[in-house]
Amino acid sequence: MDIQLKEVDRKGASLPTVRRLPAYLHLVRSAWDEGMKVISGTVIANELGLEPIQVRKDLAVTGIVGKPRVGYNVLELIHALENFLRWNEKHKVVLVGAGSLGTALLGYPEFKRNGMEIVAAFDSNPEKVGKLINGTPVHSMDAIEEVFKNRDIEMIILCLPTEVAQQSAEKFFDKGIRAIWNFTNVKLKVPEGIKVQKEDLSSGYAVLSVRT
Amino acid sequence: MDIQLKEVDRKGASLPTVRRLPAYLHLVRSAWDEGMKVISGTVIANELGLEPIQVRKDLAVTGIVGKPRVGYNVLELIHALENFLRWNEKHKVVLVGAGSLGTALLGYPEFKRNGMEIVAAFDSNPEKVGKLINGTPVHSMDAIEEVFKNRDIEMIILCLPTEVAQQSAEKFFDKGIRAIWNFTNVKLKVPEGIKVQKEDLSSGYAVLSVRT
DNA sequence: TAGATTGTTAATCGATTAACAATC
DNA sequence: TAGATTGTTAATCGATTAACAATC
Repeated sequence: MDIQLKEVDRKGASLPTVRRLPAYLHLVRSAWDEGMKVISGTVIANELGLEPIQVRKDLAVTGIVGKPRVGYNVLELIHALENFLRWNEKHKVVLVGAGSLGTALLGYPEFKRNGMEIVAAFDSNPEKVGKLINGTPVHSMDAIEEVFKNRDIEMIILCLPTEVAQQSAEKFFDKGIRAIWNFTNVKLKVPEGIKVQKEDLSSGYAVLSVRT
Repeated sequence: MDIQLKEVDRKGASLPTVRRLPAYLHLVRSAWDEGMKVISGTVIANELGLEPIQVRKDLAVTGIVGKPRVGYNVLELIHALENFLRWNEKHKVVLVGAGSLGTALLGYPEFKRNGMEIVAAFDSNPEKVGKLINGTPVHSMDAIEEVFKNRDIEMIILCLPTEVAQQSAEKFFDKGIRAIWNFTNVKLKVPEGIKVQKEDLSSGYAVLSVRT
């Protein structure tokens, strides 16, 4: 297949746009599974409850080029989205804190589909150390050095109690990670060069509480 | 204590503002626990990595009135935030799908602190029915009528596999719920009067993938 | 008092939406 | 061909940031 792509400017895409891309990818993969070869921005918009113009603008950042009157080639669009998100490559990741939320993330199938490879989990609970959770080996925090050796682990997912979040995160600062996905309530202090994405589960609840 | 509040316009607050409020509340509660009686917007901004002017604008929606030179009364601010978010009242909620993510949410302590009372969970797995998960009783889907009887349950939290999400959600449409917190990948079709908040765990990962 | 902080009004910035020519 | 859809350029909308008087 001959994929026609424009140059891709990842920094140029707005944050709201980037956050919508996974939904497009999910939808377009389903369309492919259902045998669709082309899909228009209008159809995507209807399915996701968005405006067609917003869909076109969003998809444009990936470099995809559609055909007037027809829409986008589904397979091309999947590749364009995966490429833009870098989800066509494997990304090694480690999970810190295998409590109930951590365990849930270990078992979340969507991540693996999107290039995320959780190679290990760390937990302070000796009962969990040495076992597998959802197929991922659990290590003690003493094993950080060993686990990171000769592996390019890009990111840690932090699912710890508030009190130990900062001090535990610090143990990974000099291990070559470039990103922390922070599910704790703590605003982490990190060295330059490490990007933190904080998730706040309560914010969605806040929206429902105020807007219902 | 004499709380001075302006009128509160919940619809007038922007969505980004509403989403930041839980972080303020969390921080200000910690400040209270540490014995602080007043806190300035500048301090809050520093702690959360925001601009002071944004903090002041955000907090203003709750009706809180600060003192120039001093800041906000911590206890007043907690009450103002809780009141605005309606988190000073109990909200009965039901969880649908007690898989790993559902289980994690059942055990998430922040929700209870914020007025959420998960009165029951539903699951199709007979092994789970009749048991407690994190203190919450698990019912079969046949028990919906019985569980909702004479109880004002405002919201369902949906943590189901994609394939059964829509059909399962529909069983709750005529039970008086006003909101659905949707953790599935499905864009739900719901009747008017039910507000849906969709969470996409992959969107945070997308931001990290693109902006790192 | 001097100076830090609030809250309001105005300016800027950025994202969404509209308009429309190009095109298959 | 006629008409639906793309992609670009412009207009609008809304959120963030700046400026500053009021004030404790």
